[in-house]
Parts: sequence; C-alpha cells; structure tokens
Amino acid sequence: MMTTGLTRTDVRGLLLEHGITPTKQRLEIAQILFARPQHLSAEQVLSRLNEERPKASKATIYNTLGLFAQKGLVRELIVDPTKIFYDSNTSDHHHFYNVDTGKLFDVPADSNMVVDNLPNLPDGTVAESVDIIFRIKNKSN
Amino acid sequence: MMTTGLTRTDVRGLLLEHGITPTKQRLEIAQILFARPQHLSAEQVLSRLNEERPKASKATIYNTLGLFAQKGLVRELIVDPTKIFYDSNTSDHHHFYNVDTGKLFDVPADSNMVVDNLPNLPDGTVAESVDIIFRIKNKSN
DNA sequence: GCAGGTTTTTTGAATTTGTCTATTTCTAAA
DNA sequence: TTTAGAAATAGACAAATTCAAAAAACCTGC
Repeated sequence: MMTTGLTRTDVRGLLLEHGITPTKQRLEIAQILFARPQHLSAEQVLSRLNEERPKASKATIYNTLGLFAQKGLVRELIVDPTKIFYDSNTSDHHHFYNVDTGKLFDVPADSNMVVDNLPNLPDGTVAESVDIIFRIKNKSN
Repeated sequence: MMTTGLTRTDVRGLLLEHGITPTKQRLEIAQILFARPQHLSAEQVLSRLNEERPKASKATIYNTLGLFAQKGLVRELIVDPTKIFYDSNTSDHHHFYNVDTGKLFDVPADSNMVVDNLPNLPDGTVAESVDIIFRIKNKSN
C-alpha cells in the first residue's frame, strides 16, 4: 500500500486503520509526513507545521511522532547523533547517511542487496528491526 | 592487532602510532577504553575515570573521545537516541541493540553474516563505514 | 632556567533535543 | 448536556554535548 501522496481523507483513514484517533493536530502532522516519502526531524516538522500560524505545540509534535512510530505509521531512524529522523516510508529499505552534510537518503529499492546468515539473536529477545546504514562522506580531493 | 588488554606502555605506543600526543589525561582515558573490548558513553568514561579523584574534566573527555574516533582508535556508534557509544573494538563487526534495556552487544564474529550486492554510493561520495544494527527487544509473554 | 609560542586542559556558560507536569480543552458516548 | 477520559498546551526541566575564554603544561632556542 502506498502511504504517501495522500489526500486529507486518505490520511484520516490511515490513522484510523492504525488505531489512532484523528485529531486536528495529528491530521496536520500526518499530512506533512505523508505528502511524500521523506525523512524529517521533530524540529523540521515543528517549523514546517507552524510556518504561517501555530497549528500544534512542541509537546504535541513529540507526542504525535512517538505515537506514529509506536503504531507503525512511521519509522524512527537513529542515525544522526543529535536528532531522530522519522521516515514516512515504512517499507523495508536502508539508508545512506552523509556525515559531512547530515543528509539522509534511501538505498534505492532496485539495489538488490541481500544479507545472508543472519546471526542468532541473544536468548530471550526478538528482532524489532534490522537497520543498515552506509555512512558516507564527500570525496575530498 | 589486539588493541585491548594493554599495559600502560602499550597504550602510550598505541596513541603514538595514531599520531596522538600521549598526555596524562589521554592515557588515563585510553587505559579505561582499552582495558577490554567494550562500549562506553562519554558519561560512563567520565564517571569511571573520576571515581576516586578527578583525573580529567568533562570537556577533555569529549575532546579526547572525539579525537580518538577521528584518528581511528575507537569507533563511534550511533545507536541510542540519547548518547554516543564508543567501541574500543575497531575491527569489522556489527551490533545488537536492546531497545528495552539500552544495552549494546557485539554480533559474534563467528556468525558468518554476509552482505551481497552492495548498492552504488551516491555520486561524489565514498563509504566511511557500514553499520548493521539489530534492534532487539525482550520476548514479552 | 627562562621568554615566547603552541598545544592541551579546565571551567562554566550556552545550546539543542527531548521530556515532564500541571492545566486546559476536546471529544465521544450516554 | 453532562461527564469521563483523551489530547493538547505552555513552560519548566533534564541530559548530552559544545563552546569560548582563560589557565596550565609543554616545547624550543637561547
């Protein structure tokens, strides 16, 4: 299912499907996130949301992004030492992180990367996700 | 080369090999790090170092860990949203991160995990590292 | 040993991201 | 329309990290 490029009502449905009460603020935040596949920090969502007039408070942004992540609507990316990125694309994919610029990119889906011989997990644990991050830097010559 | 379980003079040599002036504080910090392969945050190094009496200031810890990472003596792990871990084992290996406990473990070297068909990197960039993180959680029954 | 320059360390303030708490506002259902 | 629970808000707070300025340590040539 494509969860980006959605209309206002699509977004409402998306929240409901995930058991999230669609409040005004949550819809505003979801609309920003699901406009297209992207990686946004909480602060980016905050400033984009309140560009013209205040639509939600800081606490609400943090609460909402946390809730969306927990309900599987977005994916938390821990990749930058200073902030969390939220990925509106929850399908299985990995990332390039440019340490020089702090920018984050998807590894294209058509790169047929495969991981073999996955290790056994420590006893009493289950996998939540497997993150592969290519830390890249600019060729400096 | 084994860079853990080192004597005081071994540690001095290790710093010199990496082009780092071996000051008193740096040696103290290195001795903690290279006592054994481990994952320590700056705050952990700080409190371990100054347990009995002050041996280095906070700023020095941060400066030094940053310097060690830059010189390739330790590896920075971005895996926990609230702090950086420094890994005294710089050999090629990956990690389990328990999201419930915040604890970090090595994927055992004898797990023969392989990654095939690595993607092409974005133009003008080179790889610095490839990090694979298994985010695990406790089996809750 | 000592002046002058460089490197390192220190202190403490500042910054940034994120969390918490108390209060107010909504919402949905009876 | 009352009312209980859920959600949102403002603003204080916390934790990790960075920064700037000053002090201390370390050279090096004399």
